[in-house]
Amino acid sequence: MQLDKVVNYHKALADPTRIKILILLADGELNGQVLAEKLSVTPATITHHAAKLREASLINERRDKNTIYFSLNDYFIKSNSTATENLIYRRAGTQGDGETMNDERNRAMETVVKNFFTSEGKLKHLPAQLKKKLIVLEYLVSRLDSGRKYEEKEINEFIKDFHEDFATIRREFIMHQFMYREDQIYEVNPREMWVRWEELS
Amino acid sequence: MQLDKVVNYHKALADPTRIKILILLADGELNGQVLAEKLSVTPATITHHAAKLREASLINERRDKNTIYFSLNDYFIKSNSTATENLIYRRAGTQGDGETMNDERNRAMETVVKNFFTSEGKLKHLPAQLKKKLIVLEYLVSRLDSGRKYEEKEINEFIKDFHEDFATIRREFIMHQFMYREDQIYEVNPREMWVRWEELS
DNA sequence: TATCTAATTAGATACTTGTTAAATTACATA
DNA sequence: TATGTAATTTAACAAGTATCTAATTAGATA
Repeated sequence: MQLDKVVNYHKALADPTRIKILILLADGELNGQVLAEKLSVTPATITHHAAKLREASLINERRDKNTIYFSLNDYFIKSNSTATENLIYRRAGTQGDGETMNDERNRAMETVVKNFFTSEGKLKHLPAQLKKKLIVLEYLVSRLDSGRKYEEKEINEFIKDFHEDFATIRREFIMHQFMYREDQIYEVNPREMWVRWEELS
Repeated sequence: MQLDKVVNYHKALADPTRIKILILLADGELNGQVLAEKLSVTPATITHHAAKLREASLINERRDKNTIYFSLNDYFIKSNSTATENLIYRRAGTQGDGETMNDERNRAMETVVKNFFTSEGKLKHLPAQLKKKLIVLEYLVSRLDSGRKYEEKEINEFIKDFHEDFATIRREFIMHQFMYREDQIYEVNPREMWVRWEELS
């Protein structure tokens, strides 16, 4: 049944060690022992996780003499969760494997920024169109440190540099998952949680 | 750290009861007792799962008197895993909440089919361009029963009705996750596992 | 064949998690 | 205030799973 496959797919990705394996494999194929060493676990543990990743069609295996090399199943990863895909691929080198996408992003970003920001870098107003609004929000939030925690006051000050209506924009940050709030403390969400305009319509 | 959030997101979706909750909520908001009744679990179980879904920002809650109504957090779902999103939304009524997307799909599908199939319904050749190839493959595989198991011979016969090179096309079915093979038995994958052309570039 | 290496299996342990029954809390209303 | 309803919390249990050690298998090579 269909439900099981979806659940199993998410189960496969619901473990930190397995995600780390995928991240490592994004740089190229590796064998079990090397993976074990890099992750500070035993080879038996790698075998265990490899089985789960294989069942979910997330990796391939290639045997050369005694050694089995694991690699990502690109086809599958690409067809699923952009979230995870981004986490995995973003770290892999700086060479442009996603050039076309990034070109499109950059062009759209430039255009929107040119139209909605003044030459002094102030935001004229939030675009009404959702796609453009998301671009503006992404542009703004990219200027925050992704590691640290902010107090609400700090976020307000940051936004006020661009526009006076900090309350609305702060709310949009949360609503579109650019930021995360807990006990009045704000934090930038990982990029793969951002609502991205490319995915709308 | 970023890794935890991704893992937690997948953990939230790695349970059949929680997926069923999301599927039910796709039809509209529901309160805890109704969910419990529909899923044959106790209210306590719903509370437990609701907490996990809330932590992953997958649902919202609204209180009206004593009753708490749960609903999908559309923003978040849309920004993540098309896989899960499709599973959840496909069942929700037949009213067109995703009309624009479907229109685009249908138009692209029609165009490609018109160009690559003869008037007798034979496939001229597999498109070289990936996007178009995926459309052709999707068109073909849609004509298979999604529930049943096929022997390799049956798949070959099915494909031969469209094109003589069944081996290549059968391999493409597997490679792009339209089908799944185990012990020479073939099965159509759930749609959310298909590599979909909309997601490329 | 004997030996070496990489991977897997089997069994054990500790931790996590899905579920329930029972008690408790939060609201609303008669 | 007393009663009723919906949700939550708590404690317990069963099932699942991540990890390890030790033993075993598969394959290559001297």
